[in-house]
Amino acid sequence: MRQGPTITTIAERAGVSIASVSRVLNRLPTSEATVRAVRVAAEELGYVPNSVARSLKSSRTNQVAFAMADIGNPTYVAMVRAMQPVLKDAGFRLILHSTDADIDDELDVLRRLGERYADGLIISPIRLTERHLEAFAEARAPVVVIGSVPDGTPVDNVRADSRTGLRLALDHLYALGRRRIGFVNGPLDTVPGAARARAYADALTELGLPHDPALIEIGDFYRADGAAATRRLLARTRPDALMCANDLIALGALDVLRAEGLRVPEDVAVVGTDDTDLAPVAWPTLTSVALGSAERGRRAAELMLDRLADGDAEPRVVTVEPRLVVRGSTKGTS
Amino acid sequence: MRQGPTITTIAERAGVSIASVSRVLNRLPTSEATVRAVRVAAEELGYVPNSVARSLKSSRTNQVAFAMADIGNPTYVAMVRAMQPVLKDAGFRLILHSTDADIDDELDVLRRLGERYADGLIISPIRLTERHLEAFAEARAPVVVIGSVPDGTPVDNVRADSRTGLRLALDHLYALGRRRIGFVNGPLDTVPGAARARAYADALTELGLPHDPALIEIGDFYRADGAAATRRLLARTRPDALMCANDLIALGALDVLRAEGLRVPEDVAVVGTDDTDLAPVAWPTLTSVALGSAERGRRAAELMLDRLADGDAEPRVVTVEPRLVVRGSTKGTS
DNA sequence: TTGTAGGCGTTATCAG
DNA sequence: CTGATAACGCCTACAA
Repeated sequence: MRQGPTITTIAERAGVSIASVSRVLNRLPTSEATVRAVRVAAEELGYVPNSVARSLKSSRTNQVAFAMADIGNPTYVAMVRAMQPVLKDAGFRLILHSTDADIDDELDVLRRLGERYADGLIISPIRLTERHLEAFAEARAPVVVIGSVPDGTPVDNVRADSRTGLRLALDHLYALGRRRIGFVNGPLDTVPGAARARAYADALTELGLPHDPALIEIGDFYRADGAAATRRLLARTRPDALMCANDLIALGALDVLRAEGLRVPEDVAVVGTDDTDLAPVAWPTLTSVALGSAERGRRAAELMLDRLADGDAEPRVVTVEPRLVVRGSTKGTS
Repeated sequence: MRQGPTITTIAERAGVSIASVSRVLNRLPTSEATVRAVRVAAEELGYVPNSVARSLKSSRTNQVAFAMADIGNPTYVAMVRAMQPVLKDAGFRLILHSTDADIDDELDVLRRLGERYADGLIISPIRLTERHLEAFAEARAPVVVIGSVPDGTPVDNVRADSRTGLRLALDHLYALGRRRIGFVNGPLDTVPGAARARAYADALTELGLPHDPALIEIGDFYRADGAAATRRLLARTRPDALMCANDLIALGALDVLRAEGLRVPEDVAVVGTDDTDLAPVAWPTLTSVALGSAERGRRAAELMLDRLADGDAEPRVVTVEPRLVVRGSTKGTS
């Protein structure tokens, strides 16, 4: 933990100027003798270049930041896990921000991008306000947003397609003969909550099913909230299927259905969303709409690398295809 | 995304020197008039301090790095989730390294600490080699290791107590009348694998149970490996309980037991280790030895903060208490 | 090929 | 209280 040597230290030891040291270290044309002297000195001293000083010159930090609501949420974990290798291979470190879905926190992260501690920011806001859009426009470094932003927003954008996703799920339930398909959603003022509410309504319409408000219940995106919401829903009506806005909600629904003595999937089929690691572990295993968390993370990282390579390209929008993963909670036992 | 203003820009605009600007920005005693002029100018220009330049001067980055084998592993996720708020409250950002348990990768991270991109490193190596110990000794910044290191190693250390943990589990199984307690472990050359093997053997001795090699099987730390190992074990003997070295292995064991038509816990009780998010979701819900992943993460972050505040203090060792969380896989249905 | 010197944006130490 | 000015460690013209 002693103080590290600098190019000056090496220069003295090798009996050359700091310019020569820098040249050797950067593989610029230099005489054999100098190269050897510098290499030896650097080796002996255990020299490690100071990336901060280098960043000050180059205005590059080789770090990319990712801001998410909660590092404990499996969806974000899947994203991080997918970004990591992409960024690493390109020589970037990943910095994490957990914002607890606090809007001021998120805006703060965007503002601090100006501090230049990172070359770019990938952000997945759970709510999207006017202030977010302003902050995107004023950001001092490239921003990639995971979650739909309005067209024309000057950022690269990776989108999930909940519309198609929910359609896949409802088609599946319909094909199984289910007609009273309930929906346990998260808050409507969130990006996913709003998107999924629209998607559910559209799917009902397309299937020619009636819109029954009694079949819709809203809670937060966690297991306990999902359980409470399901309880409220069951208290007033009897669905033969439950679509849930994420897997945690679905787990809560499974808890309540089991407690009520209802069989899954015989009495009530259940579908989750996000296809997290929890889905194949649950009992019964959980059918879930995979919105491609991992792929969204990967694509976001790729967009960021492209943007860092060419800052002036047109903003791009990438949409990731959803997929329905059928398991025991809708079909037989597993 | 335009070029940002610097203190020089502000100084010109406010008609003062850069020194005065710096003083105002750092709240050092300054005259009212100067303060106002600088504040106004900074505001108008949308000034944001450059943290890289500040770091160069102060040799502080306000970043702490965490190196783990796999960001997808729930144990590490729990650690990250617990470190995050501690570090954040102290004004530090968290940087992530996923090393895929590659030793060269880990050593590289340690070496690159010399680049000073982070003020300190928290690392949780899955294997611990001689080279690791050397690298710890030579590290250019504080290192906190999660996982036992030999006494005398010059780093702060957070340990789990697998010995007590396995003892709790085996006591529980013994109390339930189980006498043929199998053990599905991970590789013996890993830190947790070795510790848990010793702990299992010790617990058997203390309970006065015979050591039957047929009851021990080794695979890797993932679900499929746990399943395969369990299959091998069942092919040669019939345990009435299975202790598993982590929750993923335990899930694999549950898969196999179910496939073989064995009832859990009636025929075979199952205990996992780490008490991850997966344990309460599994079916039956999984009894698991909580080795305090979250608390280990939290304590590691705290040790790091202490160390950064006082670099010369004696290296500290913190041991986190294990806890047995009893669920359906050992006791009734749940 | 090599060395000198200036600058990246801040902080901090001096005189004034 | 304020303004020059010298670092921090590195890169890079420009000169020699």
